[in-house]
Amino acid sequence: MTIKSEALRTLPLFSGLKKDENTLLIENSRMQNCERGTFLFMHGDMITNFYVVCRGTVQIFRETPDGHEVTSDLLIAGDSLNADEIMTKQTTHNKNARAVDDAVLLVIPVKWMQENLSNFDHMAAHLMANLTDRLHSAQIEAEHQSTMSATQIVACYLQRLCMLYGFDPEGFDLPYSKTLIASRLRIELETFSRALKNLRGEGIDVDGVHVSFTDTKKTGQFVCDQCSLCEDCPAHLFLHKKAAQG
Amino acid sequence: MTIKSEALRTLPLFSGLKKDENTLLIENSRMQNCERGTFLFMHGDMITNFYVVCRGTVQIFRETPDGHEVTSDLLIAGDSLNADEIMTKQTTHNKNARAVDDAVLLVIPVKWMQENLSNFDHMAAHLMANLTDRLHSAQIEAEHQSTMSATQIVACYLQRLCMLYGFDPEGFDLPYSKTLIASRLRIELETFSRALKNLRGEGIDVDGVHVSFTDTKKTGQFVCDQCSLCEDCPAHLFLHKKAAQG
DNA sequence: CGACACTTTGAAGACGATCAACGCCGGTGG
DNA sequence: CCACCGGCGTTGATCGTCTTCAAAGTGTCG
Repeated sequence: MTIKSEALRTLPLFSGLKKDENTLLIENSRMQNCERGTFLFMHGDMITNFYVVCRGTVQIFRETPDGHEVTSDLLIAGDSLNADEIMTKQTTHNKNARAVDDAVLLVIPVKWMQENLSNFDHMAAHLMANLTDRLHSAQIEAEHQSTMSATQIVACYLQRLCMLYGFDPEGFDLPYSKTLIASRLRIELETFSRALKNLRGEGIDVDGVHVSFTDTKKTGQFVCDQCSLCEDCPAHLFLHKKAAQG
Repeated sequence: MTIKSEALRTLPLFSGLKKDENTLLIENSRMQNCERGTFLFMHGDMITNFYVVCRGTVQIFRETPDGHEVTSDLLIAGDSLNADEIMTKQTTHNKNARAVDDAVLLVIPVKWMQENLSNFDHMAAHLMANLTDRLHSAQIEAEHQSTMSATQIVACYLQRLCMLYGFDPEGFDLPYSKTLIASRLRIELETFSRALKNLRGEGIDVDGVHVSFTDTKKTGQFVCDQCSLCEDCPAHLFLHKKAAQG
């Protein structure tokens, strides 16, 4: 029970709840361990729960008719799996969710969320902010996809990864397989592999799973060339700040 | 004033408001005519208002460093311009909004929206549903972009256009220029032009601005080939239903 | 050591972008 | 009335990039 209340306390989504609201939430939620490879839900399953990742990583993906997996997101601690399914008219999941590694999740019945949304002013606001952020990211990513080269996209992603996970820019290891990352970036594994090679000339060194940023200024120029959203993309902002510092 | 209350009455976003809420909304909003080509806001402007299209069409776009316009959306009556900016931490618009044709808009101060969101249970719910839908569409589009050919994307778009605007599938005219549509679909005008040619063999006939669907079954097969989200994409659903009817 | 998953590399091919030329149309001005 | 122009769309040729297919390399774990 302490791990659960700890989770509820630290999750931004549930910050600012009153004491009795918090108690109610504890009563109506549960923690779930989910070992590597198991599905949380599959495409077509009924939408019954709202999930928040507390530990580990969850892959959200679809499967094309020919069996190819298309990853739409990789979620880590603090991310919600299906905030977009709380207010939808649909009754079934339209994607698959699977634990990439051993994961721990907070599970709340969707029905309960829906019924109590209006009581919990703060939570509704948080949810809306969450949806807004996701929409924003999706739009930026769509624009990236159509205006940047695969190599630029990879560079941008590595930067974001470093920020989001709080890794050391001097050197860190990729948190999951290259196959998974390539799928997430909607490029082929081969293209991803070649992109990493190209990046060596642009200030990013990748050897095996080890990444290190060697020339932030150069990388910044490379990534933001032809890009209209430097101010909006967190990775670009980061690069600019670094570059300004010298 | 009657045109405004009419707008407020018919907009799904504001349906279900109590009478006094409605009065309050009328007092705090205004209608704005916006003639073809004028900007509603530009990238970098302060976010002051929330806009809903009542008549006409509005283009949302960015400009790349080299001056190329990238259209992120084309909005018509009933669509909100910037629902995603109500809950954001940002204070400035990150895109441009311009009237494609003479348009009429409902304008509400963002501040007022924010302050009254919690009072208007229904409206918050509508806004969330709106954001959810947009996110959903964005995800589908991203997946389309990476799994379908330009020709398939165009076919899918024409179908959606026909549904959204309530056009006659037997024959209708494109509501805006091919240049604009190509920009919206993130493909080059030349590619769009060639795609239309290819579609003749797939059951869609386009001559000048005139579009007619000649073989829905064939088109359905063509569009949905390799696609994992037939159940989720309204255009695909439409095609399947038509095809099933014979 | 061998099996297997994951990754790299090479070569070929497909697709869309780009560049350039032209046709079409409506508007403007002589 | 005609000549000119600019915006828009089509068509052709070429080029670059990403995908695809195939093969070989690397690492891990039994």
